[in-house]
Amino acid sequence: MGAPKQKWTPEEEAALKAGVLKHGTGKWRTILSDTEFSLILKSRSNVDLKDKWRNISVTALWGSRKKAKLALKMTPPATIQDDNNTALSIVALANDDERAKPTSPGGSCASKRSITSLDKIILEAITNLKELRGSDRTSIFLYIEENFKTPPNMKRHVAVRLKHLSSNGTLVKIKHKYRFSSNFIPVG
Amino acid sequence: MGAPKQKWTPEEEAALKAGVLKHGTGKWRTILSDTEFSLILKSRSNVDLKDKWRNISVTALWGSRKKAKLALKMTPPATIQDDNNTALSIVALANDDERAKPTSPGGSCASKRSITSLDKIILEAITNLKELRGSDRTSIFLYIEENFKTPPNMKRHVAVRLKHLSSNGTLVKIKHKYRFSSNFIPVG
DNA sequence: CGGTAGGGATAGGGTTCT
DNA sequence: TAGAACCCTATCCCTACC
Repeated sequence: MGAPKQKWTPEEEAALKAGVLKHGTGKWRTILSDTEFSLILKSRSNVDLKDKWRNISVTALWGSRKKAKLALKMTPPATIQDDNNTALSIVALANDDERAKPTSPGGSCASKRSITSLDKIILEAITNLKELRGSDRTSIFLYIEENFKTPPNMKRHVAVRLKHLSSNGTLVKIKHKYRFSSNFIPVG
Repeated sequence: MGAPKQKWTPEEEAALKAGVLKHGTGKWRTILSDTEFSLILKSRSNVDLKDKWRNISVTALWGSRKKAKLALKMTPPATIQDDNNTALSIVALANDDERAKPTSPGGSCASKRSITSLDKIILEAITNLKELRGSDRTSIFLYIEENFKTPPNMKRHVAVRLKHLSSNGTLVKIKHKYRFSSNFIPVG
């Protein structure tokens, strides 16, 4: 009677990903209004976009929302305070794109939102690199470059964010005995 | 980084309620500045207060803003003209308070506001009782007594307001063939 | 400019369907 | 029975209007 569960097509999914790349996460209404995507996504609401993005994100990182919750519970007290899953997978998005590519490969909308996004990506990188003593700047950058479509001077951005994240206590910086570079470890 | 969603604690909610009781609705900045509440509400803005109060109010009456809107739409033309949600929940407010009670339990700010509140509650009662031909005074009063913490002589107040509401055309009074009591039906 | 009212968007928990 | 799609609503954001 209601809606028979409208499954997302690959085209729609690609449009959503491109939209997030262009406008950032959390700008669902904006993405929907963008003429570049509005046609493809015309049967979706802003809330649909949000929900789908959550599914994509969480799936990419943990396999499912349920597992994600469990994972979060298992993470001791001190953790990153901000929104848990959304942004980071901006990223995972480049992985599987040899199909629909709704134009504008490198979006240019990068204000504050993208910055906190980058923070999340960095956190993800460190997590996924799974190096017991944390990862250094170069490894982190290479991971990001490999998994995301990166804008021009991403390396510098990463450096800046790393400095910021360690000064505000989100990451701790560890100096090594036998190397010049420091490693970064999420607090908690 | 922005708090993902700062949920209201029972203490904060109690402070807000007490603040409204003391200063009235719409005096958000005043409430925030009152040293009696400023500490508890220090992480809230005047706008936050306004939003939370709206939420409390509407929830008490209709369950949610969405339902409130629907209910309003379904009520044909003639309706109550004044402020839609604000005041009334001064009432519902007594429901769950055996915890934090930030002093001044009985504020003395009652005049016109409380009166229109009661009118709304009456309307709600009739609506929720869902009796096809309207409800009589006794049913209405029992409904209110069951769903709100009622002051001493509420029964008389209800009677007075019913008379008023039917004389000003908000309700119509229907005399029944086989009963003495009349029923009241919202106009529209 | 500072404040409030109101519309509307988002975040996240919950629910239903497959 | 897990996971995708969808629902519910507290919270947050934006704009118009003093």
